[in-house]
Amino acid sequence: MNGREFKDAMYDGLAKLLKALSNPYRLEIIEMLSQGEKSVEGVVNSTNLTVANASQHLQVLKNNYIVKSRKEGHYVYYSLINDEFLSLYQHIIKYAVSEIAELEKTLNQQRKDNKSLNAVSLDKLNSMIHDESVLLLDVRPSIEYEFGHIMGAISMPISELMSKLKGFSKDKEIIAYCRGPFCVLADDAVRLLSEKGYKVRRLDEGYPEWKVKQSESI
Amino acid sequence: MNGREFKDAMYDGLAKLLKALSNPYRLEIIEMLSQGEKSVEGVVNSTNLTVANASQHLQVLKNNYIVKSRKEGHYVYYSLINDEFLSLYQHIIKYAVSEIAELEKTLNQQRKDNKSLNAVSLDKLNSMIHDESVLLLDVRPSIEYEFGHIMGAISMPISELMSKLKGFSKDKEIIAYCRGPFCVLADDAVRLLSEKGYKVRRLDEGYPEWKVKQSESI
DNA sequence: ATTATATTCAAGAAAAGTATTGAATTATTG
DNA sequence: CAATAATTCAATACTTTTCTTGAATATAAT
Repeated sequence: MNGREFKDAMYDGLAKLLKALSNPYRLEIIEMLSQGEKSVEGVVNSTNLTVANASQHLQVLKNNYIVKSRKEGHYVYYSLINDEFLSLYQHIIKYAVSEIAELEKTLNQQRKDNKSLNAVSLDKLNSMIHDESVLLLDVRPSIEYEFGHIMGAISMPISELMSKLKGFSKDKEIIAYCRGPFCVLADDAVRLLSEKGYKVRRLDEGYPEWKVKQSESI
Repeated sequence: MNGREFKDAMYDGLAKLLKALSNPYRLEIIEMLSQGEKSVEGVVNSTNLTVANASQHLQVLKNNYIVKSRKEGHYVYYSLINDEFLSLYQHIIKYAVSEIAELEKTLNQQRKDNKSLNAVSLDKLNSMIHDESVLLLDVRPSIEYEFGHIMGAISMPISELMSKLKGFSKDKEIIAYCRGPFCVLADDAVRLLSEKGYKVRRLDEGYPEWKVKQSESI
């Protein structure tokens, strides 16, 4: 293999990886799987995809070493291949949100619409978490909370939010988080709670970002 | 805009960025531009692309905020948009080379073929650079050296290598570098020099990686 | 002004990616 | 062992990306 062939092989391989990432549905699947493993059915339930189509997308991700799978009974459970990939994915998101003007604008509009513009960063959360008067709510489905959650967080799926929160004082500062910067569950929580008069903000990031940060600080 | 629309808008935008990156020629162009600005002609000269085709690829990169351009006389000079992108690009390369088995294998084979398997890492270089007996060679074209180079490096374009090196002692340890992990100029240098009996290794990375590392350590 | 040069534009053909449909496969359950 | 359920496979139509070709544009030099 000469120099030109070597370069071509490397760039072709690299482009293949990026092609696997360059589809909106596959990106959404990646975000889903960053919350923990999911069956094909599980992926279908939280997207607009048909079963066959979701399966195809998952195979593209698998063939490009982005996800792995294990079989149990009828089900095939997919999960992200490793934390190195998760870290890369988050780098991409972070770059896109801060450098692509259009995305930055869309994100800001969403936050404004939900009165969640005053989002708290992970770094800031760390310095607040020791404060007893801060209540950290994980508003994802409880299955995702069980796979892993930010230390000290209480599981409070958005569906149970209004009924479960009756007991809490309005003096407490509430911080809600979910899957990441694109996840709207925390926005919904902020909107619902602020309408009821609670002091509430969302976390800018989500559980996966916290997890990567934890593992990097060890 | 409801939650579903917001998510779709964000993932569509993200996929658009990744689509712009998911072409081998555009990746090669990005590597070229990470050495400093280049005209369309300059890009064409170091790839297999036609002028019109290179221009099209450059426009895709520009429309996706990956490169920027300035006009001077007949020429339009393109360069990477900022160091945040360069850092992201390098993260992608690093991930691909260490986690995609096929790419890792191809890279190793290339290094083996050129007797450059014992590559030196940037970290290691830093601790060696104070050693007077180490000679650091920048084997890129001199125009790229002039745009920027690793501190302490000597410009030694591969074309002038054999004639210029006559004066150097074979006791000195030589380290050659070029554009990055996929760049074959350093491999060529290692092969040529080791055949002549010099003690020579290549740097695993290249100038852009050094540059990003410098700016991060400030 | 005319000519030359670098780049971009526009249109069409070829190649690759995507969604849909229904059948096939694999493992579990009765 | 037949029936059921989750997933995958295969074929097709549709869309998008890519390369090629030749013309158009813009700037500099004569």
